[in-house]
Amino acid sequence: MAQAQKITPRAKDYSEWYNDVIMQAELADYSPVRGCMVIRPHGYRLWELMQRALDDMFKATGHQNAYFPLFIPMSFLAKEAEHVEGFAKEVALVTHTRLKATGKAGAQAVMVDPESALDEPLVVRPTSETIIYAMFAKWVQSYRDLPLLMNQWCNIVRWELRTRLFLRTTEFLWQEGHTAHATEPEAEAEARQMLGVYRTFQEEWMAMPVITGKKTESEKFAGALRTYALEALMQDNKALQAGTSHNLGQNFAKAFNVQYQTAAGGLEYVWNTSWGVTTRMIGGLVMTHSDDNGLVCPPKLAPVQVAIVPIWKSEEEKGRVLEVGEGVKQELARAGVRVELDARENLKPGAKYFEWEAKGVPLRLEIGPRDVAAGQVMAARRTGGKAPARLPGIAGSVTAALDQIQAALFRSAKDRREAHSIRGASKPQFIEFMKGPGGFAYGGFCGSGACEAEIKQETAATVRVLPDPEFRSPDQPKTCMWCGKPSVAEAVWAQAY
RNA sequence: CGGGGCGUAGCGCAGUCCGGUAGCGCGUCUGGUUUGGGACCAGAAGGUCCCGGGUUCAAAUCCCGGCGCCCCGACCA
Repeated sequence: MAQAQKITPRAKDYSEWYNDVIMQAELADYSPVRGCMVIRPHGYRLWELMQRALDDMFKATGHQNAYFPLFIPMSFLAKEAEHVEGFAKEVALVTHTRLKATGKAGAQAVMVDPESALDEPLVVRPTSETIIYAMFAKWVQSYRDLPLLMNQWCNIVRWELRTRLFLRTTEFLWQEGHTAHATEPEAEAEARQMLGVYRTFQEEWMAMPVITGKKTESEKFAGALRTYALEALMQDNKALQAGTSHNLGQNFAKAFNVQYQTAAGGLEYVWNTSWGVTTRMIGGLVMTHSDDNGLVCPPKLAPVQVAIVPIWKSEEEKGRVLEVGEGVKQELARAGVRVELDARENLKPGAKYFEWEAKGVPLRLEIGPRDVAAGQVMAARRTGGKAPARLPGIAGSVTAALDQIQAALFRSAKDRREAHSIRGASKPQFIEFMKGPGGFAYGGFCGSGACEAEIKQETAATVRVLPDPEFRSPDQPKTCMWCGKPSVAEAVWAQAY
């Protein structure tokens, strides 16, 4: 019996399962370059759909796209003290501009031309605050130029010691928003607004429940005044930071001299924000919904939403079945559904089912001679369940099913998260929870970095966020879950990616 | 950067201990028969056994030295 590669079950080895799901869904592949992956067409289509939804939301909130250089003069990075310290350990540098032929064979055929050394090395952007604010300084003159609301879609390089497909790679794709405002409250409102945009996207498109909130001092972005983040709980009960939004204050404005003339004629530094989400979200999507049969993709982002699998025995049946299949395909396409008719002749229907399941297709329509005779198709949901659907009005029942699947995925992910969240635990209970099943632990926090470090040391858990009001427990803790001193804020703790 | 595992056909692996013509399954190609949950028969193609040295009549196998990948930890989106 022909058997495609099996996916390692989650219960056996979660990491292997994650890799298997990605490889068999053909989202990505390992590349010859250490720490770098190739995003394959199916994975890139998913990213494109994510981009489109997010970009529409950025535009709707007044942002414009632009593109800034990949290379940043090393001295730029040095201009903001905290920032450079945060990235110093993981930047790639361009130091030379030429190779030269040696006349030797093989790997020795070329060498770096020592004559081509740059006077000042260029940093391959690990993030673009410095180069963007250097430009903002040029563009901002008066309060009439503000706010300046920009975004860029690009790649980023951070030299990571240990990499994982989508979750942490040396090069990755992201979007970075950068804005300049006249006042601190405006910048704060922007940072909060974009956090909300991300939340909407992740909940409504990715069907991934998130907790929003503020990062502690130790977890905030290097160079920011405040960092806000979204945290999701994966199926192994580890937290994934799914996006960040920073109020940068005037730190970069001062470093790059981004000033404006006020209506009253004074000169002030602008207030900046930056915010970003990355291809890491694809890893989050995989680990939120997928199962031991492969990828489960929320319909709104599924590269293929419906796969039609025709079934026939004779040539005559094949003709009838394909004709109906083609008709259904056209009707669904007209209704805006991303649909594939799988008419391959070298695979039996069962093999096609497995393939589309591994690729995360939410809905499969099976059309055989019996269905054609009955004027129906069999609709099988990726999340389970198979039922006939009448051919007349098929587009309506398909889109309704996709909507139901989308909603059900969010609901079950949220239920799972809540089932793995604890509130009001004592210190021993907290330790037991983190060493055992793990998940989100809500508890009082004294605000001290020492407490945070001790907890990390003993349990590997960190403060993911100090949650926003809508995510806080009904009964706010009075004391620090760890040291017993008065609590300054409720915190959500978890082991994290 | 430490610990563990691994590197043999496109993919998954056996062979390595104990040196002796490089194999199996899947996939691929050709032809035929098939098709309601991973089809079958017949034929065929496909290999620097990770790389470099060494030992030997002879190395995938033994010795020395590299490189790479995956997993776990430390550091980070």
